[in-house]
Amino acid sequence: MGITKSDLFTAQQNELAQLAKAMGHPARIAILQYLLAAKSCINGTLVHELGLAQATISQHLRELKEIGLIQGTVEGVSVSYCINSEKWESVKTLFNGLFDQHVSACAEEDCC
Amino acid sequence: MGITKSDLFTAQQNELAQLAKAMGHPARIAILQYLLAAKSCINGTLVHELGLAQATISQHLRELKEIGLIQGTVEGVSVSYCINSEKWESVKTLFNGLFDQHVSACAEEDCC
DNA sequence: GTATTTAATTGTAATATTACGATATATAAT
DNA sequence: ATTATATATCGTAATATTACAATTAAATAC
Repeated sequence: MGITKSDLFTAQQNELAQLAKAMGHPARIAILQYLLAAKSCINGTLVHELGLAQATISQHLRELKEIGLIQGTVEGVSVSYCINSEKWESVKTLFNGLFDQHVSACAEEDCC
Repeated sequence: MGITKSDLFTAQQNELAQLAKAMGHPARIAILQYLLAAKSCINGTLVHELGLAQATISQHLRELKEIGLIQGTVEGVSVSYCINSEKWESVKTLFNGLFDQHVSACAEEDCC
């Protein structure tokens, strides 16, 4: 079907999944890393860096913007994108909440 | 096209993206949380917990297993799944490597 | 004004994902 | 051997994603 049954899950599970999904493409990881390093940049630069078509990158940027990970402001003819710091911190917290649920059990002998 | 141009990106970017993608579905988040809490469980239990069809859950479990986040061992008629601790730690490290690249810049006035 | 530049949008083809019924497999119980 | 139980796999329909060419929009330069 290709359609996710979001109503079966908690809001937190859906949010985590959506964020993970947004990060689930190497181009979007590359964009995030670029913005993390550069603090701000323009789409045109990314086109040359990534090797994807302009339309494709614009599409990826929109996805990251829609979920709130990045934000862009028009600056003359170009657009300046940057990480949304507040969101970034909350995402980090959310993911670490998941990661840290792991109490390295399996100390017992009956571990799989 | 629906096909990702992995060859344009670094191995690390592709790995991060693939892991994020694997976590990019609420059912798989729910499965991970369940395993993190229970330390081990069986597929049948998850079916009742999640409300998805057995075949669908088996499919999600396979995805998580293929990327290495979980592992399963046959135990009689059922299969006991659990988190792959080693992988889990490395994934945590990998994600935090990305998260921590954010030096909350934007202290300057010319921030977007 | 017209031209130029940058980025978003539209349309579309190829491929991937999600979900489930049906079936197959594999172990355990009788 | 037959039956019951638990999972995996197959086949398939509906939908989503990825990518790009073509076009549009919007700001600046001339």
